[in-house]
Amino acid sequence: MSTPVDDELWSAIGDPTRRTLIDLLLASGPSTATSLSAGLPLTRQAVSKHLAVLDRVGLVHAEPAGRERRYHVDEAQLARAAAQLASVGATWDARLRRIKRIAEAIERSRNNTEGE
Amino acid sequence: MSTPVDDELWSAIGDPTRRTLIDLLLASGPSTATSLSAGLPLTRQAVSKHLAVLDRVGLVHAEPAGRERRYHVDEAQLARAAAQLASVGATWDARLRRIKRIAEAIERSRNNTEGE
DNA sequence: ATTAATCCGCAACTAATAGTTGCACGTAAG
DNA sequence: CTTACGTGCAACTATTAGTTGCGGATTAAT
Repeated sequence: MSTPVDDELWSAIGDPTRRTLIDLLLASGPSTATSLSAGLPLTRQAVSKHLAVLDRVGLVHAEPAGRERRYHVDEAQLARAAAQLASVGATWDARLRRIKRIAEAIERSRNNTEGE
Repeated sequence: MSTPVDDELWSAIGDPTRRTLIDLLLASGPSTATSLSAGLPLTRQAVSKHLAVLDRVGLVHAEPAGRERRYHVDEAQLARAAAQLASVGATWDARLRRIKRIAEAIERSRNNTEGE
């Protein structure tokens, strides 16, 4: 009955900071935790933890390059996440429409009864 | 540059428990914290706190009825939330498409240079 | 009307998680 | 070799989800 949603994925993208990180990675391409933290009111370690969360659900991947760890977005996974967002929104919309339809039906039957 | 999203609204619907509460309210119509908690592995107070959060961002409203407080979904606000979900998903999709387009352009120019 | 049963909000406590600082290790460059 | 940079790991703090335990208010029962 409830929308079929991957809760781990949701809580990953539910965090505003992590959405910002995804945005930054999409805008700037593969980046390190250090360079990402430079433009944010966060320490490198905080960014690193968020990237670890995103990595764990597969939204980003780390590529070791020398002494750096360069993170990049997994496009397929992000597309999947976007699809889930759309799906939840669509489910709610459908429910709202159904409720509205039922409410209108009740309204109609009430008017009929009044008319008798 | 970042997607224009109401962070409070997002963190409200980012929580799995709160999404479940919204689903239940949509399915069962206006309900009290007590009746909602009956079908969940949560105490009434926990449900009450979540409802307070949802109330604060305007996704639900409480209607005092005798000794009860009956909560119902604000349909307009939920529709707005659904739209934001869709919007973020669409933004990511657009970015992914743009990246893919650029990648292909680079690929093409590389092939051209090779051909010289 | 008095008593009992609900439904609720408020406050104190606990558990989990975001964020911080500090340190030690590996890699790159002088 | 030494200096500097990027990283991970561990300990600490702060905020938040969840619990329990009250006391107040409304409905129902005797």
